[in-house]
Amino acid sequence: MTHYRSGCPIASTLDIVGDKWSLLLLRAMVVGATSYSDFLAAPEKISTNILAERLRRLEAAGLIVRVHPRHGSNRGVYALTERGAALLPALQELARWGEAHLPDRWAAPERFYAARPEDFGAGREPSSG
Amino acid sequence: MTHYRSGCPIASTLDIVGDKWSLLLLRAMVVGATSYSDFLAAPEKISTNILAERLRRLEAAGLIVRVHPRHGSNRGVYALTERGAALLPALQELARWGEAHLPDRWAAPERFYAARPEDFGAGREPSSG
DNA sequence: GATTCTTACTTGCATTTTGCAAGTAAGAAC
DNA sequence: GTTCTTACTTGCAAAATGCAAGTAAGAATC
Repeated sequence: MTHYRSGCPIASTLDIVGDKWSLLLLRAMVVGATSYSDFLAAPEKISTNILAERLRRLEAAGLIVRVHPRHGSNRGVYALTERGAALLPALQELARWGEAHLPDRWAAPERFYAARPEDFGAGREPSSG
Repeated sequence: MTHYRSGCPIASTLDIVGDKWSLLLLRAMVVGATSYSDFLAAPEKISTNILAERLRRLEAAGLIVRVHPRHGSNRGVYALTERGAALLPALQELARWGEAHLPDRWAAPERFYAARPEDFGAGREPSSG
């Protein structure tokens, strides 16, 4: 249960994902991260305690799901939910701003801007037919 | 001088405005806040030390400008720069997500979604002719 | 033109969040 | 069955945020 600072939808969204790391974890998932070690490999170097806690929070908030491929396996796999993938447009706008207004930033990969929320969403794989 | 966690444009943008308050201050300006006391009146109740420090940071980052209407006046006026106003699309996406995915949030005012970056920008008032 | 009010802060300290380094537990590889 | 990898937890240090009170200077009031 998150405590909201106000009813404002921006403030409330930030109360969920407005910490120092959550949006970067979602970004990583958009470009393919699925495991704990994938997140650790990101260039920003999140520490392990924060990562574990943040994954729990994002799962509790329904933005990601955790799947253990085989029962009892230590190798977990994380995926975006529809709700989590719906933050993609916000991520894209933040990226666009950074590229346009900050010096010497990397260009986000083409597939990042090309991605759509519908491309993700656990349990809702786009059918090919 | 901000220290960037990485070259990623999302991470870098968040290194500038990804704290608990900056985006809410920009939001307030989009809907008309111009003075220190306007910011304090926002429903999230920022404390005065944080507000003063954040306004300095946003000014240093070139997202807002501080104008003292008459020389030596204590009544300061803040305005979005072009750079600051360029974050509007990101704010709008965050708001959309909150309205769509969180329960019982306020609806942002029409003029918030209708606003365009070009409507703002200190020293660049849209000419009427 | 002195008192009071308002605006815009600063300061000091408590609390919360984040960061770092080390340790652990369990399955997978060899 | 020992070693490696993955996925964490724990303890403590540091940084960010929050709260309450104080301050300084212009603006309004008398």
